[in-house]
Amino acid sequence: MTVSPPLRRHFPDGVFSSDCPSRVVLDHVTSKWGTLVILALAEGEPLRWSELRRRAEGVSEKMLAQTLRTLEADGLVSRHARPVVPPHVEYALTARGSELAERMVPLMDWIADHAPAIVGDAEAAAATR
Amino acid sequence: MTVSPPLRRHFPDGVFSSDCPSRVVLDHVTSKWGTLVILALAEGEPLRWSELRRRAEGVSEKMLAQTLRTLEADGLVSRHARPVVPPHVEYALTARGSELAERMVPLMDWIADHAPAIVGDAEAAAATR
DNA sequence: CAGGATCCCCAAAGATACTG
DNA sequence: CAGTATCTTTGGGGATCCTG
Repeated sequence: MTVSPPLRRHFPDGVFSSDCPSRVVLDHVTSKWGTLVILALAEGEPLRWSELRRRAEGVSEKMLAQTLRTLEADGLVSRHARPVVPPHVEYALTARGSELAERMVPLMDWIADHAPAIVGDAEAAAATR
Repeated sequence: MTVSPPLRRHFPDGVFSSDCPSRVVLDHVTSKWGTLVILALAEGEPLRWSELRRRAEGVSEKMLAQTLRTLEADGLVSRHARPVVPPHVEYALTARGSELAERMVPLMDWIADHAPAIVGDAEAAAATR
């Protein structure tokens, strides 16, 4: 297998520095539930709270709320509440969030494709130990 | 708001399912230090333990060791120890790891570009509250 | 229905010291 | 230099109850 051209993308050292803003954003975006929420919304359709809860299987109400608030504060997700009863709230990606999602989808795609092989290897390694 | 080309990538539901292998890999790869290690190695050059420690600013010895072991078990990072004294150990991406890194670099690039604006927004939102 | 407020806890992270 | 071993700490996250 040919390893495509040497990556050689040099990040400004800042990315690795502990007080760089990237660290904060990176943490939000790569948080366990943040990733799943963004990916769920990446399909295009706005989703309601309860739909998101089902989609990100295993998320608690607290963590979903927390995740959504963080992503909203970061301007990645928009919240649209319609003043009806019972309440109807929809979440969607903002333009900025969509840009991010575009770069996240190929990653997730690759992971979904290779995950079985990867965990297989990990288990084999564990058995040898 | 026009959402750039309809993303519309539908993941097999499995990705969102709590017992899908993807979840495990996703957690390893998006872990705080896992991301930084992969990105550091994505520049192409193999790196030594101490170089990685400096690169991923703030990482403890314990977490670096743990992260490297996990990534190695996943077949994403290779470890090459030369039997000299003092010890000389180099870490590099495997072919599989490089494929992954290729998909991670654009994401990190985007984050590095937009992080300042994003945390700016978040702070503004916090102030308004 | 869509959350907010609380209490609680344990796995995971950090710090420190030691060693092949 | 490149780790392991051990101890301590913390905050992420779960469970539960409540309300607009």
